[in-house]
Amino acid sequence: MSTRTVGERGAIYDAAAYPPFAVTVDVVVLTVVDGVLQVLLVRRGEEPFAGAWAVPGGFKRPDETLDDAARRELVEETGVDIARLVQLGAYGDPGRDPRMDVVTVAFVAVLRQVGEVVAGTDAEHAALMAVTDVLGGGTELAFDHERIVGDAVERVRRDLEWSNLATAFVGPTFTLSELRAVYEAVWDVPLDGANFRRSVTAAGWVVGTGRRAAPGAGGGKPPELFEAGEAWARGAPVRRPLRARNQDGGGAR
Amino acid sequence: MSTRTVGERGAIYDAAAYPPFAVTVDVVVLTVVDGVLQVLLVRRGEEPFAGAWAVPGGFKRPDETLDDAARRELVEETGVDIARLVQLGAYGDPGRDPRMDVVTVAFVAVLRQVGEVVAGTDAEHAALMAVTDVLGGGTELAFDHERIVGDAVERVRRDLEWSNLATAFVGPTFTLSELRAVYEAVWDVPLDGANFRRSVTAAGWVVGTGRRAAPGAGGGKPPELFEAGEAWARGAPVRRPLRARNQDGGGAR
DNA sequence: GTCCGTTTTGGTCGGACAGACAAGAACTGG
DNA sequence: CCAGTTCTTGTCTGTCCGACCAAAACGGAC
Repeated sequence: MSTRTVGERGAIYDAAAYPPFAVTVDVVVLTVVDGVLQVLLVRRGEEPFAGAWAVPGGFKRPDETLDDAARRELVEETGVDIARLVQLGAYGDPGRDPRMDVVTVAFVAVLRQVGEVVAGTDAEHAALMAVTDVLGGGTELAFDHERIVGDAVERVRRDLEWSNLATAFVGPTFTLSELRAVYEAVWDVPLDGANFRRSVTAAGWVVGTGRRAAPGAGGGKPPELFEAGEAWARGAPVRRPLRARNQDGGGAR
Repeated sequence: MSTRTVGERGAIYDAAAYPPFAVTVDVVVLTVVDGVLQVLLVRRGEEPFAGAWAVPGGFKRPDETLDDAARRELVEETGVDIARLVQLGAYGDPGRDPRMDVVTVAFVAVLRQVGEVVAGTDAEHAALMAVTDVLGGGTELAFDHERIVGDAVERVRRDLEWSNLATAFVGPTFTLSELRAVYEAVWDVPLDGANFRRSVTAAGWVVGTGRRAAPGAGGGKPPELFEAGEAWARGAPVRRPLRARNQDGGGAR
């Protein structure tokens, strides 16, 4: 396969024969602070949309993958390189950038406690904002970034139900209250603590370490520390059988 | 961390300052024939990968959206423009095209009965192949198209559980056996007919028209014809409550 | 026409799970 | 020591899933 000739032929491959695009990556950084889902935004200093808030991002380089480009932008903006990073999709409507033809590939990064990191960079140019404000129209975003943020939130809400993505919002070890707060913040619903414990421990999503965390300010029984376990998959509305007919056992993923 | 000045970023907007990419769209056309999930492939006539099978696709134009580009390519290749079309994601690994820097945006199109359409075009250059053969390594695909097809199949398997995507595999009206055959083909599992009926009708996924279809070759009771209803959403493993806490009722989507 | 095989369609039943609630356990602060 | 808070376990009820059975409605063979 690697012995394909590279060189002539291909008039259609001529530089002038296909329309050139700029390719950028945008990273929607999400985190939960104080029970509120927040998104990291930066303030633009250049036209177009100078002064407007936008999702951090930048140009892809030819010698890096899309994932690497997103991770590089994430490091440049927040200084952290450990994050759950999933591709959201591509956005390429004509005119989305008034200057040139650009296709952007959006990513979602789930972080725990971006707070200090943002403070470490230029605080004037980066800020966390509640997604309800952003999506409610309270803050005008550059380009089609409001749509991108909306898609990102919807994606996270859905993935929360299917994967162990919630553990990315918290640290390597966490209490069940912390984890439950993530679900409640992202979905904006109250969950019963007792039932939550059963659901999340029975299936092996989290496993308890022996240790216990210190109680909160108001006292209370010191909670056990958990860590992430293996991911599972369940289904609806026509529920997919856990075990496939032939080989692979389908459920795992 | 290095300087993140505004001027550096502004200079990138110079026409010569950002790396130009070719942007293409590739469409993974899936259908079910005779209880087997199949993918539409075309044979390449040009280098690179001349003679190899590939997913149909082409260059995006600056004045069209990504969705429009995918639909245009679909029409050019198969002649049909009614299809469930969802974006799969972007693929931009360096070197995936040996000649130039190209980022492709992959789509999944779910069609019913591509057979005649393919025959209508150049049959020598388009063919339906079972996905098990393609993913099993039985057929070598150009570029990273095997990975793309694999991701597309995985996506369809998952979406089948969440949406009414299955109705896109069949016609506007269909029997429950036909619909059940789609699930069984995509998931490769047997499903109980009686339970399937209850699941799919109770939630309003499909609604029965009064009419009945003709029985099959081997006789049997003539089945009722159904049509697609509204989509629902259900969840696991920490099941998302059907009704959200505040306004929107959350379940629909 | 009658019997038989096939497919659809409805019924039933047991186990599993979600959700609501109660109560005990373990800690802090006064 | 007591009150307040939080974690943790226990129990119960309604609902749903999955497996199975049985009747209904057809075509074909005899």
